[in-house]
Amino acid sequence: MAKTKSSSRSCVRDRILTTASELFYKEGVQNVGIDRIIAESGVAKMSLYNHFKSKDALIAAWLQQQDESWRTWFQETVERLATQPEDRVLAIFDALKECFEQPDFRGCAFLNSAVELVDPEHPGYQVSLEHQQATFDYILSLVKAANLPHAEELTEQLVILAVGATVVAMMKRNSKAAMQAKQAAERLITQRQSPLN
Amino acid sequence: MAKTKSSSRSCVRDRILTTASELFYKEGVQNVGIDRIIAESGVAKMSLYNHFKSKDALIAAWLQQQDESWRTWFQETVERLATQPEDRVLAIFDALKECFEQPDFRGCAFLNSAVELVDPEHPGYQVSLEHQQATFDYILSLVKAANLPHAEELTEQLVILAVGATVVAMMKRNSKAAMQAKQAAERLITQRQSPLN
DNA sequence: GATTATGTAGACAGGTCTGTCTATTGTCAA
DNA sequence: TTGACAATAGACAGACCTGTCTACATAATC
Repeated sequence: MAKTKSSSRSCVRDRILTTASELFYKEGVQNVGIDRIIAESGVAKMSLYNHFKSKDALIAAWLQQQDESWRTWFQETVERLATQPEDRVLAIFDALKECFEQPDFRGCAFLNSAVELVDPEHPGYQVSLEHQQATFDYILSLVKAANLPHAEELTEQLVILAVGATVVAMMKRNSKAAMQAKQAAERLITQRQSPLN
Repeated sequence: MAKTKSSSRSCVRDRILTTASELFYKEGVQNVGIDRIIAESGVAKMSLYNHFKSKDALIAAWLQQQDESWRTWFQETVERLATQPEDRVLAIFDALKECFEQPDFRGCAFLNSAVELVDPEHPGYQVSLEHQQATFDYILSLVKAANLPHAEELTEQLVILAVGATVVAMMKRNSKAAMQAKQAAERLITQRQSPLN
């Protein structure tokens, strides 16, 4: 059956991606060489270059995969932490807190990679931009579901809070920023609902 | 006179730092080699290694210098943009906007370098942490001068907004985030002053 | 059994990087 | 003049990097 063939193919590919994912996130895309990925995934160099055109393509593929898995995790976590639409907007910061508390947390893979890659034309940078847009869209959908006024404007501010909290948490290596940002978001939201505005 | 000697010494050192500053900020510390700095500053390699123990030491020295010059610029700009203590807190976002609008803006040198260096023990990472602390202290002093309640708490939130705006502005290569963060900060401040809290 | 596809092992080219070394020049001061 | 010092120019070592190449092994398919 064709399944054996395709599963052995994807097995090697997955081993490469899994190893690359750990190393790239932990040490940064520029600080991890192809040889390290080869060695730690137990794969031949030609296998890697058969599955990925170049290291840049591998980086882009990793970020693409990361984008999918992170979005799934984030949405599931938000929906697990809060059931009511009006609570889910704030729950994004509780989800972030869970993320920040992971022992191997080292910031946002997309922001870090964009900083390292420098060039906005790099395919990996492009994936990072798409990820940021997708995150914006998801938060906007939460804001709209909660019937909050000035949805776009509020969402921009929530994204700034989320990004800022992520970077501060990474720099200081603690998760306090999540709740500080949540409190700020809470004030923004309750104020918007008050009759004064 | 000793002045000639010391000025010729510092001339070479300054040429190295000036060139390193441009290249490190524009292209990232990992993407700029010693040879590039040598060539573009018109200095011998041994002169560089006479003034700086290693590339890592040069990176740390650059960030140290950058810390001083940025703090001076930031404080002067805030104080130029607003004279009243109660206005200066929000003026930090107007200052950020000016910064974001520089044609060669590429984010925060300290955050970018910390991401690239990865290791929190790296002397350059340490300078970045000190810079973040110094920025916190300055904003806290503005908040206290404006007599705003819960000064520390508010300052943490303002820092998160400032960091988030900086990163978003860098990623999208536009300065809109500055005013979006300012608006959020404004709401946080006016809400705190209202009798409801 | 022959063919095709996939993976392995590792040598290799060609380039980059940091940091060291030597030989030489220029300049100031005693 | 002589000696001390700073800077220059550039070769060099040793390590690392990406990407290509060849030779071989394995396993499924026709």
